[in-house]
Amino acid sequence: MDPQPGRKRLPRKVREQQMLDAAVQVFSRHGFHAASMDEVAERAQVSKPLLYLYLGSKEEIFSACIAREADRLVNAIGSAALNRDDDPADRLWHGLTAFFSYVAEHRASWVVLYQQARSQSDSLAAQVARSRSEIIDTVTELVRQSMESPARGGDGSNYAALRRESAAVAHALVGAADALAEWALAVPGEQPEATARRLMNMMWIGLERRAKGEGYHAPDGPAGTDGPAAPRP
Amino acid sequence: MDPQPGRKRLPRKVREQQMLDAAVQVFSRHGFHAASMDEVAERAQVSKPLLYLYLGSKEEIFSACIAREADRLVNAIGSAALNRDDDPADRLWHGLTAFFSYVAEHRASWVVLYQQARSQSDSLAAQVARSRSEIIDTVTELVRQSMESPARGGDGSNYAALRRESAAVAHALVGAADALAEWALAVPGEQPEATARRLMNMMWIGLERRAKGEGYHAPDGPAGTDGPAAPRP
Amino acid sequence: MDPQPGRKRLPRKVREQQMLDAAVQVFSRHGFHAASMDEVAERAQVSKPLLYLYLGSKEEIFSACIAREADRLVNAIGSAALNRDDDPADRLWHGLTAFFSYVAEHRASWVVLYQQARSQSDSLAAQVARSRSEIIDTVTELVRQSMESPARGGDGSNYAALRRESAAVAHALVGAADALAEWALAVPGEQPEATARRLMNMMWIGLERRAKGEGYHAPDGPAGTDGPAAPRP
Amino acid sequence: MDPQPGRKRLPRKVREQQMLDAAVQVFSRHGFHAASMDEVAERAQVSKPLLYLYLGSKEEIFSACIAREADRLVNAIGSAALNRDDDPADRLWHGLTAFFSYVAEHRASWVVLYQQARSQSDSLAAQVARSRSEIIDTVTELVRQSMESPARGGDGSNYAALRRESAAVAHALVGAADALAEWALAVPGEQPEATARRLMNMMWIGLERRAKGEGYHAPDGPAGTDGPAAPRP
DNA sequence: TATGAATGAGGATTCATTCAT
DNA sequence: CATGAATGAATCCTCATTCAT
Repeated sequence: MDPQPGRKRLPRKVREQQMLDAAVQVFSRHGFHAASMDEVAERAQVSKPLLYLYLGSKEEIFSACIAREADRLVNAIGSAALNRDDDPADRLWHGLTAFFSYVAEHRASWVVLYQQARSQSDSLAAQVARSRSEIIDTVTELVRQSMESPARGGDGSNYAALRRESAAVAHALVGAADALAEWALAVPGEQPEATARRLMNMMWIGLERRAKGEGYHAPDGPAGTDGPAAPRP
Repeated sequence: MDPQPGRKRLPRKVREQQMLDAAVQVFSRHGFHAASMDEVAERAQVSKPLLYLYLGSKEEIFSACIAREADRLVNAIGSAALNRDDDPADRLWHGLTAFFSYVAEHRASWVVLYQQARSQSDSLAAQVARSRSEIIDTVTELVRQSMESPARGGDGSNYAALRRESAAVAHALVGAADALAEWALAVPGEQPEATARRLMNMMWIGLERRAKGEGYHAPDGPAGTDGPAAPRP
Repeated sequence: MDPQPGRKRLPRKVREQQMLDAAVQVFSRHGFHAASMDEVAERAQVSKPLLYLYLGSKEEIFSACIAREADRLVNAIGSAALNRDDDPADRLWHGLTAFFSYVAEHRASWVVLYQQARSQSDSLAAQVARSRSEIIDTVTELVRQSMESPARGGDGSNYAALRRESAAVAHALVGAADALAEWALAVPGEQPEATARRLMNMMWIGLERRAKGEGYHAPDGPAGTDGPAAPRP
Repeated sequence: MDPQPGRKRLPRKVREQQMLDAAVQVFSRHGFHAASMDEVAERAQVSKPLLYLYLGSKEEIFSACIAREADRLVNAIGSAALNRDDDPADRLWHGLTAFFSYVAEHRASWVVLYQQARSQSDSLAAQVARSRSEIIDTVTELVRQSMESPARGGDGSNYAALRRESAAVAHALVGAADALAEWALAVPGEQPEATARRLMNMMWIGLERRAKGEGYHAPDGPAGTDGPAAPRP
């Protein structure tokens, strides 16, 4: 019934996913430039012409990988963080847990996004930066809500500074999460929830206290220059 | 006074530095694979054979770049953080300030170290990882000292957990610093000291509080699983 | 009938032989180092990438040439010399005839084996040396049989010397054949059989006489030092 | 008294010989193409510009090597073979002895002449061929004298055949000598005189008998076709 | 649909060779 | 006299990409 003893005829969509799966593996291992289309085709069990026919050029394939993986990551985090109750802290905690779980389960996907895509040509880096922005924007909003505590409310005079500060915090938080994700991959027995809790303990408390006006007091001058830190006792 | 526009004869050491300068620029812009030796040679105002004669293969040149830049970065941070007074907080603050200053002034150097070197072949990534380890180890030690506060002193039963926690914090801190450095480069008027203070405010306070036993309480269960966080009130 | 002058699609095996043919020509003309892959590709009417795809590196291609040509030469000689009657003289004569015929018809093949391959890097020289050994071993055996004539039979005391002598004779014989082959190529009208007969006349008779104990008597001392030559009359 | 601590100032002639010595070593080891001028300069303890100043291009240097070494070889053989008594056999014996001694003592020189020079570009091969001709011509003459024995004298009808036969014999003899020289280098304890005697025993006797009209009788037909061999008994 | 066959373009590397001191 | 500094030109090789079937 199968006249050709060769490979099965699969519907296009299935083949495309096979190819992208293979491409993510290869790109995560070697990076964009060092990856070879031969290896992608071989791992996808497909001939090279088919690869080009379905997905276009190497850069387009890489781009498609980025798009699919970034989507998956954003969805995983978003569905955990957005559709929950209102407490910013808990939303962040759910988001982080989702993130660390995702990285643990989809290592290659995250490597492509975090390590490979950011060091490539501008157009590719921009694409991954856009996905990253979605996440950072969400976090920024969470942080801002948390920093608008009553203790600071009267400080309307400095709204721009607040925006800047929350953006900085969000970037730092995401950067810390990335680094922790990488660290966690190398630590045996480290559970995603535990990693998330580490980060919460580390940063969220700081944010809460800082929302109350406390802050680090630099030795050479008052810390208040860039924000309303209380003077050293 | 310079009758011939032809290249001047320069001593070897000078030319080598020119070449490395050019290589850092090119590698930072394109990454290892996409960088072409032609561009490096052109930017160094030198012929390709001289490049190979003095510095060896492309990989060796990249490696030499990493070594030189990592040295500079480690020195910049180390001399600021290590030879100071004893307060861990202040040492960290000085280190961070030095780091953000360095990144602001040596953008390409940092890009090579942070973005390019980590996504290359194992041998190169390992080299940059070693330099990075030096920094992380120092930070880990600072963090550990800070977490060994009297309030926690009796907890000798959990020394391994303390080590792991301080490592996690150090990784997170360095990751946050990297992300903040990148963010700061895009924010006009952001001074290195201000960025450093942001990070100190964000994390150090959290550490101090955590040292006293406080912690984030996850909604699904007690946070104490991975550390002695106080139960929610 | 061939509307497009573009290259035809040929099966891999055919192309590989085309390539080897071209490579033998080019290597025989210029030697390994001076030969350029561009010329090989052009002569094979093939692009360079195909060359590398099918046959590997320059050294591998050279090696494949050696292997193929050595095989052909050894077969040509072997099938003539080995499967015949028992008389060593006649077997040698058939082998020589086959050899000179082969050289006359496959000039390039022999040049590669005899002139080019022996002056290259060790690994390549070793390869051709192995093929050459096969031939020399066969000849050595023929010579040894011929030298073990009854007239010498009692001389069992000097078996090692006999082995050495027959090896020397075989080397000399093959060297003489090589030189004669080159000479014959430049002499118009010289037939392979004639060349073979010249060599037989020259050496075989000498061997037969020597087997009977005769030998050249050096003016400065007895020739018997390295063999049982009869004293001068 | 030697103001410069650097190398001594040597007269030009001495330096040139140093350079040629080095070049012969390097060329003999790697062949013309694979040899690098850097290695020659280094081994000669001279800077590259001096090399070019004194001896010209790489090809000129190789040519100078060939010329000098061929001269030495021809002289060594010629002075042994030519200025002696009249017996052709003894003159040949002295020539062979000189040749094998030369090869044993000047290995590199002979390798350049025999293996390297013959496989290079036409102009170089031609140069070495000229030197070789000198030797072969001498040998041809010796052989011809020996073949003109009285037993054959009446055969004036075939003078051209005699010339051709003696040339063939000379080529074979020199080829055999080359091959034996190489073989002898690999045999421990083989003395030049012994090697020469082997070759004399092998070939000269054959020549003498052949001069008397004897010859090998090919199985497929009379051997006399190319020369006056006696019919088989 | 699917692929074996084929290639244009470009990259790293090395060499013989020559200035300028 | 002697050399460190410097390069034009070529070579091997690989890769993304496309025909022709």
